[in-house]
Amino acid sequence: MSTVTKALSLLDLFTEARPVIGLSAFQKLTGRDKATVYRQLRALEQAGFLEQTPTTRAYRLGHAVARLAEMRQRTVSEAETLTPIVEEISRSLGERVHVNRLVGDGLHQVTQADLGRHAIRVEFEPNLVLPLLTTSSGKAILAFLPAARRAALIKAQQDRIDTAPMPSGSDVQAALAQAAKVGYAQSRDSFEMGVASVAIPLFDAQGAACAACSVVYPTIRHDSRFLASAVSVLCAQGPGLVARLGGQIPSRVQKLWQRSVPDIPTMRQERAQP
Amino acid sequence: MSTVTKALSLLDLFTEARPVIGLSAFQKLTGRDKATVYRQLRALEQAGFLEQTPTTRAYRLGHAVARLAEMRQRTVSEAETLTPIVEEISRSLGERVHVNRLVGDGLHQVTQADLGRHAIRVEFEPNLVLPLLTTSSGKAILAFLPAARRAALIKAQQDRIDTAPMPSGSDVQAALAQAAKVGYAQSRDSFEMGVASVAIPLFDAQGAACAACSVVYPTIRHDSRFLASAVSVLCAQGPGLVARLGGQIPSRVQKLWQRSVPDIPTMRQERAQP
DNA sequence: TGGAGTGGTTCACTATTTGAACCGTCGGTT
DNA sequence: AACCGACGGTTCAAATAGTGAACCACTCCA
Repeated sequence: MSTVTKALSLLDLFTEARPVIGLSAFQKLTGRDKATVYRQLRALEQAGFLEQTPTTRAYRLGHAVARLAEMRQRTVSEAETLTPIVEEISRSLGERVHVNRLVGDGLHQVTQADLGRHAIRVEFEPNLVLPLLTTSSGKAILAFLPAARRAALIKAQQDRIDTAPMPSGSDVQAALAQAAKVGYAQSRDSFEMGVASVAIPLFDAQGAACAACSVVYPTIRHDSRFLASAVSVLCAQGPGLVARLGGQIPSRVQKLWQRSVPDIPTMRQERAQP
Repeated sequence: MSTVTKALSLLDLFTEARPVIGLSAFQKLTGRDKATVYRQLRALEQAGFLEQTPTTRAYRLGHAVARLAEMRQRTVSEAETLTPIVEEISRSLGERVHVNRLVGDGLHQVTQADLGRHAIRVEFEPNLVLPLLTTSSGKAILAFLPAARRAALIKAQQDRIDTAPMPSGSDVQAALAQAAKVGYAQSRDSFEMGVASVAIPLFDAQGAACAACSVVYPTIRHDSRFLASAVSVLCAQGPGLVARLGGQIPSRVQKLWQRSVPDIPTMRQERAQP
């Protein structure tokens, strides 16, 4: 572990619950020597990654992170940031994975990947604006939206004219209640016959559901074991996706996702060997 | 210079014009050895501060900066981030300094400092919403706003009922044209008799004027030398203020500010000696 | 075919980092 | 006042981690 890595890992100690950290707290959290930590803190402070509160002398995140984040946001698209994780999910499940964003009252595709090896796969027109009530992505988002917004969107959906038949109001309510309870939503033969999907909601900086990540697959390959593994992979990768969107996960959802992760083998992306 | 500092300084090489940097470009820019730079890049990449573009193998800012910036934004208020610089300006000029934000059609105080030693000083009610046309802050912002927005705000101002008399339309136009030309705005005896001020505009992430930083002082202390030094200090600190707001400076303004800085003695805040 | 440009790797040498022990200060307790 | 513990910060010999010249493998282009 390089000293640079060690120094940078200090920044990861900041959490919502612990936004300012003093020298001795850093020492306890890391288990490293006080002098070591101190010099690293000074280096981070000098670079603007940390700043000391004038009163308590404790440290908090500095202005450099804001500056760099601003720069990144202007140069790296949302799709680019999410694609690696989407591909990772697709690779480990062998099925198509989408990220869709709620825009107006429809779902727009942000990115997608299909790294599976199956001969039969779901094909998707990427520019299609998807409906909310017949897709797992739509239901995942709706389930975690404030009641007023959800009601307005459902109403808007039911006024739409679509090829697929709209589910009844009571079915929708039941499906959303279930999704809110378990932390993910499903669909099967509803958007299109033969197509099933599972989705988790993704959240913005205010903790509001703004997008979803879904696994889409032919119904023929559906069984409860696959569903379980898809859910566990999605829940494991959810925090990474939300982090890359610059969002925060509501604590309620965080608990649901943690519960849904039994023991995923750590599928870290390895550097290609020479 | 610690290795941590050296590694972090790599991040400062990213600019608007150079959002992705390859290994050899890093080497040229820093003058350091390639192997050294490479290992530092890897450390930064591992920590999520950088990511490699899959195609070109060049590096760009990673997702960690977005995550940390998000956290900082939730934990550190705007006033806290700006106050150190505002105090620095106040210290070096010996007069009152304000940062005000444009909210609706009025100016709200974000932070302020008066570290001068003068017996006669300007006193301000901090919660007062200031008008736009009689203050240097207001004029600085208006001068750098899109024409349509500016016109709407000026109209709204002239309908207001204030204690101070409103300047005539042609006077306003002339003052704003002048401010747009030189990069700062002035006022004297207009908001209140005996009070003068100079202000520069501050910009948001989209490069739009959203706030201003002003030096406010009694007219008795006004002379062209003080004005010149106030302008040069403001222009020197402007980039820091904008950076801390997470904003970007329009290149036009950047040029004006650079021109207005002859040679400010570097007033870095020193660490207290034991 | 060769040269100049990439990104990436190796290994002896050396400079930076490390940590035990130290100091001064603060706030509360006896 | 004197004591105590906890805090931030500092020192210096010992050891570990960082450094850079030289190297490899690859791609592009003439």
